[in-house]
Amino acid sequence: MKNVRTRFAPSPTGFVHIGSMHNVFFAHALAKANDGDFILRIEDTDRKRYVEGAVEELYAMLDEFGLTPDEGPREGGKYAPYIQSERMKSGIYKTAAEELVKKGNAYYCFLSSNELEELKKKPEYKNKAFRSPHRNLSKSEVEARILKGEKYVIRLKVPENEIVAVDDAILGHVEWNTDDIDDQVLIKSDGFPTYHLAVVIDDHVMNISHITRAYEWLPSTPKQMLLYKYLDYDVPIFAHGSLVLDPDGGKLSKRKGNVNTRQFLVEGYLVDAIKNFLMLLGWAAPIERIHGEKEREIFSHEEFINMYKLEDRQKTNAVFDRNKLLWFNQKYISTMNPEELEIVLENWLEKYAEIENELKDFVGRDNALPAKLELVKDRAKTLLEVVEGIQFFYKARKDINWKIKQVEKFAEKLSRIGEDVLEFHKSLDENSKEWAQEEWVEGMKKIAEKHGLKTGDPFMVLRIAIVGSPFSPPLFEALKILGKDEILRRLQNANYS
RNA sequence: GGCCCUAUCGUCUAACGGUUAGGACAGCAGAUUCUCAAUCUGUAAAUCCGGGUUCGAUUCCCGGUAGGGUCACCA
Repeated sequence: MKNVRTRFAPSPTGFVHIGSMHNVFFAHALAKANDGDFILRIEDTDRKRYVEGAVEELYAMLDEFGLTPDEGPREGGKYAPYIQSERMKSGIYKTAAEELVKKGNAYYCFLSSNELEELKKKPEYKNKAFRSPHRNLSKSEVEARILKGEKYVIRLKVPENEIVAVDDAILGHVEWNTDDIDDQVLIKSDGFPTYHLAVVIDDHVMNISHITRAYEWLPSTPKQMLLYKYLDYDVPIFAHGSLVLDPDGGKLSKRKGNVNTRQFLVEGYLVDAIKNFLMLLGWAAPIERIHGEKEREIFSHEEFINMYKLEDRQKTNAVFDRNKLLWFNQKYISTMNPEELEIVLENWLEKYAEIENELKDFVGRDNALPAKLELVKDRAKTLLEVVEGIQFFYKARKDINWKIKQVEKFAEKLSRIGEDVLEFHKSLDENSKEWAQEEWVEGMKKIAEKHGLKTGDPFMVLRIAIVGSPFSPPLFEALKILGKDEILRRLQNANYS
């Protein structure tokens, strides 16, 4: 079998859409599952859309997700350059287009964009494949116009009433009638090739074996099939993967929530969790299933690569369910041991976290972090929640709000309960690490009885005084870590009003 | 609107002609608990509709419907 070579060919628009990430992830897996190569090629033939730093961002995300290319603008390779605007300098696209003109499969079109617009408004152009009036200009007229310096594009000369087909590795056999296909522009008036021409030539030259892309590209496939035929290239294997849809319908888009891969990292999602979530969108692990038995859904990147086959891809588009992503994230956080989580967390603080610098420093410099992480790792859904869960260790809240429903039933007794709680903690051993939970619970229960409260009530007063919130990790463990001095300080400073 | 793709619980999916249509997320209920969670247990929930083919269709074929993609000198 031919070497498997897949590629990711994005245009440098500045950020990596999570939908692209979904696609790249599969493209990379296909190569790696077959001992092949994964190539990055930048499609920047539209100069208007180029964004500074876009390639760096692409690499940042690819590296973070373990999808580092084997060949690309950074790593080089035998088919360099890997940036289309640089490839263009050799004139390969223009030469190929002119060749097509010579063979009668393409033609010069001198329509200005205004003329084109006017033309397309006419009823006879409505719902019909575009055919330029210049399609059959005589050779001498073409030469004369070019000589006069008229601007032109080169268009594909789509034949009449022929069937073009692709045997897609995921979708199967799909065919079109050429009467429905536009005379696509191949070379723009600025001399740059369009995507359709460039992608066919580059994929051919770079020996790409599988064109894996999202399903939105399917309609452009017949134009490219025609090019393969006229350019006399072997057709690679096409595989159009399902799309990731927004819960509200339509493609995932910025308007309806975050789609920037980096932003997911900023929000505290783990790379492994995101990958696990993405791999299960449009693909299911081909594992043996026993009727009624729970199935495994947690897979490592490596397992995924080892199991991945194109034939297991789903044809149906999948909806991006943020809840399930959150579930994966929580699962990954809770499965790590505190030491592993510490490493992940510190990396996050350094590279992605957008939180107060002070808090970042506190957590980053804390060498007793694992014990604290142990308390919150089973309850946090994101790294951000991890930090939020432990931030009270570092800083007492000054503006505690006591007018909340958790304590309103005994609001008038608050300060007296607070005093008792303070006295009780004063009586405990100096070394908080020596405290015994039963003894501590007993003491707190006595305070409840004394004031005619429910057992949980004094705990709540203590919790709010210490944490500043009615929600906290397990209190007793937290207190042991915080230490007696700090506990007493916070209880003394609690302003019960 | 033209062309094309798709169709199993709300969502992600399993089933590759024969299952009480399975699992997971979300939901709901219960257990547990010093809070919020987490956890555990249970529960409800689907083969889009209509025709064929077949002893038998979620599965194959046709039609409808619905959803999606795409119709640039953008990729």
